[in-house]
Amino acid sequence: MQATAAIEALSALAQEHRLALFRLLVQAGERGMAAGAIADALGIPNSSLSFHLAHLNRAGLVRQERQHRSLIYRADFPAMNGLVAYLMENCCAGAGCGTDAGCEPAEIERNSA
Amino acid sequence: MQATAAIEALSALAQEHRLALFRLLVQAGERGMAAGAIADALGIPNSSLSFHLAHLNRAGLVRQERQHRSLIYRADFPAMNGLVAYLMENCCAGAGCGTDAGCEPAEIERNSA
DNA sequence: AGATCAATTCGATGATTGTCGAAACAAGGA
DNA sequence: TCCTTGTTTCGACAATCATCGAATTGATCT
Repeated sequence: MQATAAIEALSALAQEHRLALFRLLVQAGERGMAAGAIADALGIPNSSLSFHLAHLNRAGLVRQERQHRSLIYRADFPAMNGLVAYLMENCCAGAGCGTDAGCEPAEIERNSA
Repeated sequence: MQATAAIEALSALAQEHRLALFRLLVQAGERGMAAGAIADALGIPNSSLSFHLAHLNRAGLVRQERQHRSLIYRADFPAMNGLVAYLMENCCAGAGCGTDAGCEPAEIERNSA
């Protein structure tokens, strides 16, 4: 990961609504959520949400996939793990710190609910 | 960790100079670095650096300690680990993701160089 | 006390960001 | 084709942020 990509990702997360949004997608896991459902859950107008989704998408933290009329958004776990790895690079002057633990979404059945 | 604290920490890291600064301190580990040495390493004016250090300090990501005439700054690893834990809370709908790996600074002798 | 060094605060400026209604766009259904 | 639904883009405004020289504070030595 490069510095500019890390800054993009961090500034994407450094905002009340986007942070809540990302954590919502983390908890939704592989199932993901439609844009409308997210706006509903967070209680913000569609246009505002769209702005934030685009921000997270541009930063590479979420992926989108069309499903019928809805756009399903999912957290991008590899990107998140890469960000954490970048932050902790050469942690503690090379002393073996367990910073390489990742988070892989449990392959839950998609489109189940 | 609370949402506001997480946002403080993330927005503190979401800036070119502060990100480089934090990573510098992560790599310095328990030894830490004096403000002047940091300004030197990053090549930014003292007043600008002080602004950024205060930002990271306010966010709880660094700690400062006076040593003779200098102020030594160190990365706060527990705070960083707490932030990552918050981001990945309830990851993947509770499926066991290894997100609790922390980074503990190896107790290197202080003031060695 | 006076001198010196390290670091922070002040102040003004230019740039970026978040918000949200209205309008536009995309994809299906009748 | 017309209509409906889900989502994004546009536009304008207020608010926040980064920068850096100059002045200030705090600590140490003689």
